[in-house]
Amino acid sequence: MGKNLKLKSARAAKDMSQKDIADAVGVTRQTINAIESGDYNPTINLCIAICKVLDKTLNDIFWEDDRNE
Amino acid sequence: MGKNLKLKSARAAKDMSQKDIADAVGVTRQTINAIESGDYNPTINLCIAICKVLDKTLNDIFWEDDRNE
DNA sequence: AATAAATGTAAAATATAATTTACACAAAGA
DNA sequence: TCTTTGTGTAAATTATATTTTACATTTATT
Repeated sequence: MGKNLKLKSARAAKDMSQKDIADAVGVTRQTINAIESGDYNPTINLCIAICKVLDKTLNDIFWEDDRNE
Repeated sequence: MGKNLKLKSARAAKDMSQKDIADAVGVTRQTINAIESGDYNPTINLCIAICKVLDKTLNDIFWEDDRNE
């Protein structure tokens, strides 16, 4: 399973920590970390919430990258 | 929660039944039905699998529509 | 070097996605 | 009419997403 570097870089572009995102979408820091780490299968609503916070779309963050395995 | 009519119509365009999709992505018919009905929060991997079967992207099927509540 | 902030990870508990089984109804064909 | 296919829904169970608590490491700052 590959890391989600798109998420990581989109977060960096907003200068937000994992905890910042977690608080913004109402989950724990560990959940955001796990998603970035790649060993995870989050729910679509959480993905959408994350995208909104980062001003990105689902395709931007979660499409294609997750499919190399 | 609104119904996912994009999924329903994309499925119709492929002339596939709920069970066809379910079998193709390895879930039960009830899961596909629940997603179309809207009272559901599927995992991203399932969403991606469904999109692949329908030759659509995440944005096509799961973006924006789910956000009108 | 000391303190704090950000990150990586793990185990046990909780919430919920997904399965299984089941029943009902409408439409289409034999 | 009878059977089949597709759909809508529900209750109980199972699988897994997410939380909680916790500890270690890195990086930046004082």
